[in-house]
Amino acid sequence: MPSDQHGDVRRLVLDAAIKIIETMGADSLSMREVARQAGVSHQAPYHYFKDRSGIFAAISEEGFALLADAFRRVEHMEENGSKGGFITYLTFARQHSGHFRVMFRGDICGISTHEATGAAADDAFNELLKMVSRTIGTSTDTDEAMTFAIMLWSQAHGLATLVLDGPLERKLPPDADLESQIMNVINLASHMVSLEVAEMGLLPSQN
Amino acid sequence: MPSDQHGDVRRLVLDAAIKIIETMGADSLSMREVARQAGVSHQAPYHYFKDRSGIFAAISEEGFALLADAFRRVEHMEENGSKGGFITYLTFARQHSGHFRVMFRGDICGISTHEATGAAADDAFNELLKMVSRTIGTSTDTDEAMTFAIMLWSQAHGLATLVLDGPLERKLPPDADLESQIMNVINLASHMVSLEVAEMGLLPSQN
DNA sequence: GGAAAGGGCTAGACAATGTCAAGTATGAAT
DNA sequence: ATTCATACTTGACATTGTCTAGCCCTTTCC
Repeated sequence: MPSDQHGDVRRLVLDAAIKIIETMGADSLSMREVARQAGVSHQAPYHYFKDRSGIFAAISEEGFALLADAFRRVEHMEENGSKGGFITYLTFARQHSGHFRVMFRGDICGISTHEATGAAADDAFNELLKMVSRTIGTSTDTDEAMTFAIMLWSQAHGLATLVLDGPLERKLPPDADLESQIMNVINLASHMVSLEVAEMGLLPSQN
Repeated sequence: MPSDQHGDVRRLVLDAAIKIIETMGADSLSMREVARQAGVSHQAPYHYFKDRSGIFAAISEEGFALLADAFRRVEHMEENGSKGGFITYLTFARQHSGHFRVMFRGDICGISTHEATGAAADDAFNELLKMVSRTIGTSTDTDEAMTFAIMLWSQAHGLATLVLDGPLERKLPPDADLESQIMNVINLASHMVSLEVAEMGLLPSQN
């Protein structure tokens, strides 16, 4: 009955799902509630998504595509070295927390079961590799690039997870400013990268 | 009818829940399935846990206690510097993946809503702070210790998350050995810590 | 000894959920 | 005009979380 314009039900369903995940967590996402928020019958989503995990997989795929885009834009940021990468990752996680929370949950979205999602994840990782290679001054297919990429991904991902899921605020002294503490951590991490790169005798590209 | 020995239903329920989370993910944990696996009626768990999230909170609390214990044991490990900490964190995440997956999910367990869980998390973080202070050679209440602690926690947590939730295996070249790649990352990360500590002119305790 | 009380559990009921199966409308193609 | 697929809606069913009520022990008090 309230079919809005026409045909964009898939988008309506996805947006409703993302909003629910952002505000109430992935567990609270119910097929029927999503349909209700999208203003369609409780079965309409099944026309676009195989089942509940199909929605998660689609959100995850979209998230990896957004992340890859963000990585691509780092090249033209003003921040040098790894700092720009850290800030980009953290910004992505906070601005798209709905996507982010789903992307690394193999139990619900199935990066390995859902083909398109896996491909999007691979694409994002390739962009990360390129970015890291620029930062440390190697080509993308070296062992150094791979190890650095995983290390930096871990670092950024861990920070984003801790910030998003909130155990950080609790630990800080009450007068501490969360944002400046985050920047302290990012500055420390990217400084360490510079030191390591220098010691390895690598030559980061200056852009 | 199958009341096992007697009285330890709480433990049975927790263990069943942990096993379900490990094998099928936190979403698949249903109150009734847990009760079934524990061999009790579908209402028995409610005697020990307020509701579904009460089970998650209890698992999370136990997880933080286990993690704090692990941190305490690092002092007597053979690995020096931060490497022992990384290995400990990763080992914990893999050996107690059921706990680990729940501990950092504010949406389902409520580190902020469940008092005991929050206290356990605080305790674990304090142990981390002590460990980090030993590694970088400061007292626990300095800004350096706090920033290093968050940075190292992020690094270890990110790596554990990526390893556990599997997007890592997919990225590696097929002939690469996951375990040795993980050790590469840990070695790189702890080497960077050594460099940074040296440059800061800090004096790590030698134990 | 017997009654009372409470802990530790079971049983029943209800609304809500995921999903299968079947129906209906709407547009294009023949 | 009839067929036929697309894009839904409606109905049904087993399963879930959780409320309420009950049952069986043990302990305690008189």
